[in-house]
Amino acid sequence: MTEATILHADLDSFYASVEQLLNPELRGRAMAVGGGVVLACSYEAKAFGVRGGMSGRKAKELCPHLIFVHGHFDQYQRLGDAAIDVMRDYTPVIERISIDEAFADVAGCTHLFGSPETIAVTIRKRVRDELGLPISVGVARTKHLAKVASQVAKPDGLVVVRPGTELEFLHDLPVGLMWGVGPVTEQKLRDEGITTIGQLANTPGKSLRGLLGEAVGEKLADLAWDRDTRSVETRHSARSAGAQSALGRKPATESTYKPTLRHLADRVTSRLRAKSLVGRTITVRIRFADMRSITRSSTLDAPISATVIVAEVAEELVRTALAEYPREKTITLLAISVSHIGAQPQIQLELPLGLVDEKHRPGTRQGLARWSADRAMDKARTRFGRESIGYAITQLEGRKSVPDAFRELAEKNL
DNA sequence: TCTGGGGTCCTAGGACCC
DNA sequence: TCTGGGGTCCTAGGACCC
Repeated sequence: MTEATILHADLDSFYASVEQLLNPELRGRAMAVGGGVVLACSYEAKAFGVRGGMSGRKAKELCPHLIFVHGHFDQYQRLGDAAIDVMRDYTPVIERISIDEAFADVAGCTHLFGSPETIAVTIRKRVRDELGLPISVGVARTKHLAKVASQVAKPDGLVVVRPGTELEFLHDLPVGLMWGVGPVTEQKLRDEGITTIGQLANTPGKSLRGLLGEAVGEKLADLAWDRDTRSVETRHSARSAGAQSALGRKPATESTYKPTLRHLADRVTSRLRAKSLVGRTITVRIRFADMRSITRSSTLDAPISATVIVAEVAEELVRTALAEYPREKTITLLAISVSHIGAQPQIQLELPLGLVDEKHRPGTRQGLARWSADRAMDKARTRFGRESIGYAITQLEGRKSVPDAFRELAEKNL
């Protein structure tokens, strides 16, 4: 029997906990970070049904005395890093999945620090004592089970799933706790009378695949029987990079989308260049007033990272897509994503290669000028800050729906 | 006064090739 | 002449995660 050496650690209601740490008056109170939209909320607020992603108005309806605070985003980054660093004191085998969550495999270090359970207890105590934050930990033989265990442990708890007791632990739990079961899948399963993981496990694989599709059906059957073979991966390379902007309601015209797409292209490509990455596929997403959205994409012959090229391709995709929907007069969101990402070939550090058409071609004056302009701007921003310089057209008017600091938190994973 | 922003993976159909 | 099967890539949409 393999030992249970995988830990999943998850800071509880992270942003809200940090705010309560910084301001004692918020402790024990129903509070949320955000305003227009709830970015995070305290357990006291959750008791009223308030949830992350909910509109501020809806949250206030559910919980009239809810207190809204602006986020201390720099503190989230610092404290999230510090919590992960506590885990790193016990093992280098760490897979961070977000600002407040990570897997660790302690198989190689139990001779130094004691059993996985002992290590989990120590990590929880240290994060509480040194950082002042509650953190829940699950310990199990597989990643999926460790993750489920940490969810069961919340708030501020520890759950160890001992080898041999996995199915006993898993099968009474609701299917919604499984990784990969969201609202849609949960409803489909409920329609079949399946509400627990045990019921799911005892459903024939064939009917599961028929109901949920080949891959999802297969995956859930495996997870329900605790057949999770994934290991803790310390390295991660991005497959795509994107940026989006909610617009409120704006007319579906070029004067709306052109400046927005410039701005988004600038955000995405400067992040790519900062990591010496290039991408081949450019995808745009347009959301209409009724929340339906469409995507259009274009795959280039060669990978790129120049702002103007991404912007021009995106504009053409949006122009063409909107022409297909002449009755849509209003758009509410625009997004750009660059995928097919890879490392920038070394030679591109000297010359821009593989641009889309004649005028962008390496060695031509325009291609070179555009690439040089991007490089110069990236350098200036590194020295003087992001806001110091930009293509004039990318500087958008109007209030921001979400602080830039919040976007930057979400960006870390490239 | 409808619902933020950043990602991953899967599906299904069509084009194209062998 | 008609037919078959497999593989890869691209596109558009959708579910899910933090």
